[in-house]
Amino acid sequence: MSTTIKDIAKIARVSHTTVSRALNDSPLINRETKERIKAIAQQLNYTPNFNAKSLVLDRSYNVGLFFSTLRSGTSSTFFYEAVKGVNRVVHDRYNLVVRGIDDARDFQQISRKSFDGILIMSQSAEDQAFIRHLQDKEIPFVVLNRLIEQPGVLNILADDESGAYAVVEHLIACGHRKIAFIEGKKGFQSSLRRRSGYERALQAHGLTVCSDFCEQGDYDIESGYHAMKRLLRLEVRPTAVFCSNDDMAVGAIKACSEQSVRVPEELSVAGFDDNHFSAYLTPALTTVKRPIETISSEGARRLLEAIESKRMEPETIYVSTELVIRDSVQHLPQNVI
Amino acid sequence: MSTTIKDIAKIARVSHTTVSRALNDSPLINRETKERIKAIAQQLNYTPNFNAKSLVLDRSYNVGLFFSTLRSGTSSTFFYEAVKGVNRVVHDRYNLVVRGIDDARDFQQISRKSFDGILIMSQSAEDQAFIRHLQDKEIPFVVLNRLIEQPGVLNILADDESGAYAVVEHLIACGHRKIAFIEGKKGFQSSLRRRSGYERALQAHGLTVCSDFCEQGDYDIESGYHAMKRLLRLEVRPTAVFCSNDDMAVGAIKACSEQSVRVPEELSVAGFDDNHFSAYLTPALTTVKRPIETISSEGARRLLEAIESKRMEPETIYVSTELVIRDSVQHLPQNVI
DNA sequence: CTGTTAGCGCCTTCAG
DNA sequence: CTGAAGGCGCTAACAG
Repeated sequence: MSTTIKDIAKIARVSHTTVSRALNDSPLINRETKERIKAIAQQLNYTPNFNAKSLVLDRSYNVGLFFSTLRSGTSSTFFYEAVKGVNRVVHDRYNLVVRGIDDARDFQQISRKSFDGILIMSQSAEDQAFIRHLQDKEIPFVVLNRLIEQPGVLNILADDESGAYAVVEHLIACGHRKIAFIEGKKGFQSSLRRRSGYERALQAHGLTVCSDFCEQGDYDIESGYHAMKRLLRLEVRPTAVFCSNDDMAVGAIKACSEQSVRVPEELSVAGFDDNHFSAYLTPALTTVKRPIETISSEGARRLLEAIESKRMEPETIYVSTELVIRDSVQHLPQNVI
Repeated sequence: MSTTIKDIAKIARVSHTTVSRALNDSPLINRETKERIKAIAQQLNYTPNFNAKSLVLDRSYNVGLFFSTLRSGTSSTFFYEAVKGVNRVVHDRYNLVVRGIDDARDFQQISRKSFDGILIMSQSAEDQAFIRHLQDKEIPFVVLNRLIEQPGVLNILADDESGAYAVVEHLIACGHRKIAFIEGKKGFQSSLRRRSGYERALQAHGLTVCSDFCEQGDYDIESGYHAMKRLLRLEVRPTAVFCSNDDMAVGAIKACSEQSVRVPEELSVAGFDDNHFSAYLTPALTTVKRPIETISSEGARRLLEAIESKRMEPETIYVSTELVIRDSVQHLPQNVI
């Protein structure tokens, strides 16, 4: 059996309450006895039983990081950055529990008792039921990555739309007029926002959105590959393609190279996210940097604040994206325009 | 206040003991009262307090997945696959808590009470202190990915060495004799094993290991890039390079393309891991498939088994790797040999 | 400053 | 089959 405060109490010849106070640095205790007790605890290799603490303090020391899904549509870079960002903040103070919302058989399990707070890395509106559950249970939470319409929630996300707008505008500035689009996963809000950035940019420059040029993808490499293959079969081909994430851009470029379509000489390709590897592709990918790690750690920071102060400041925070110009987009030669 | 078994007891006009039995499907209870109680619980939206359960049952419902580090040397693909693999098994039954060993300020915190079991995704011998701690505390654990010399531990890993041997042999079979090597992160055991596979393959075919051809990397893309740049400055260049992981191969290929060295025509490049994106690079990467997800889920499965049966079968299990031949390695033309 | 007492929510003897 | 009593390890009043 592991040692408890009572064991320590016996040896120190005090009550277990005193031990508790000593170990928790209570002000209601004599410095000397405190140090004496701490020494004994150390020597006995004492570890507090967090379950007991949890029970009485009504805190679980668990912080959840829930993704819409852990199966598909979540790129590994995205996932890794998110966990890293949260972990940096949460650290030793809490257990970081990672899970996919779609494999929680029963939300009932997750309660105020089991999580002190939760970060939702939300991708789609399907998470709504889960969010409602957290509200019902009054579990402190913050929603990352997806805009939540309802008021009263702390919401941190990248400005997907203006990021997309910026790349597409860049494409246009490079002389492109036939610009295709490969969309993200159906139902994911980021897909919609990026699409709308694409469309708005075209329209702002007097270009029309052509449905032939819009292909559905799902954020996976494969889907970018297949979407691009379809685009390459078109009678009139686009001169540039905006892919809704870097993974799909990788697939798209692959499809090009298989058909000996040179990127960027014959076809420009842009992505979104600025994955770690994107600078190292050939050609290096022009893309939009989306600071997932920043979003995550900022979300974590605020969540912990809320947990500790017991109140949450609802707010919607946009973290800005940034156009990263590299080599996969080229100026159209004059004569082609 | 959330509802407890006592609340249910009052309404059902039974003792809380009976409620407990009903909710836990104890055999010592009448079917009808059981169903009646369950209905009431349902209706009251009852959620068990896991902290209380934990306290009395001496189980935390936490399973840890600890990486040597969450900072560098852990590729995002590797990380994602590992978490996915474990999550698939652990699921709802336990909380999956993810952490880096190097940011556990104090191992004391992690005890039998706080974790029912732990998976160590171990990269380097520096984890040894942590492993010893788990043994001291008698926490069930399994070590993934790195060979543990001491007996008595359940150890699941890929056969890095024979995987490396296989690619290098493939390089040799393609006529290459000047084969360079980019090593993984210093101190990581996988680095050493892959190196030794490389060296053994050369020796087995009468080739000598040349230190000029061995560059240190650290598993990051950048390091592959810089290592390759150094190799390209050599008087006599290699005709093939084996990179200790796919990420570094990406960097290496980038360095080549920057210097207009064509891969694979002028230089063959092979990787290790078979990352998700490797098939979609141009050229598609020849590499070695290392089944991280399988290792992880198998590890998780066995860990849960051990937790539930309260005994661990120590064993060392090698999961085999597999050579994946794609386009980044080419036969040397006869006249060049 | 310290000790006594009570109780967090649950499970487990032990009697009936 | 059901209930009463006790306790898991810890913190929080409340007295002294």
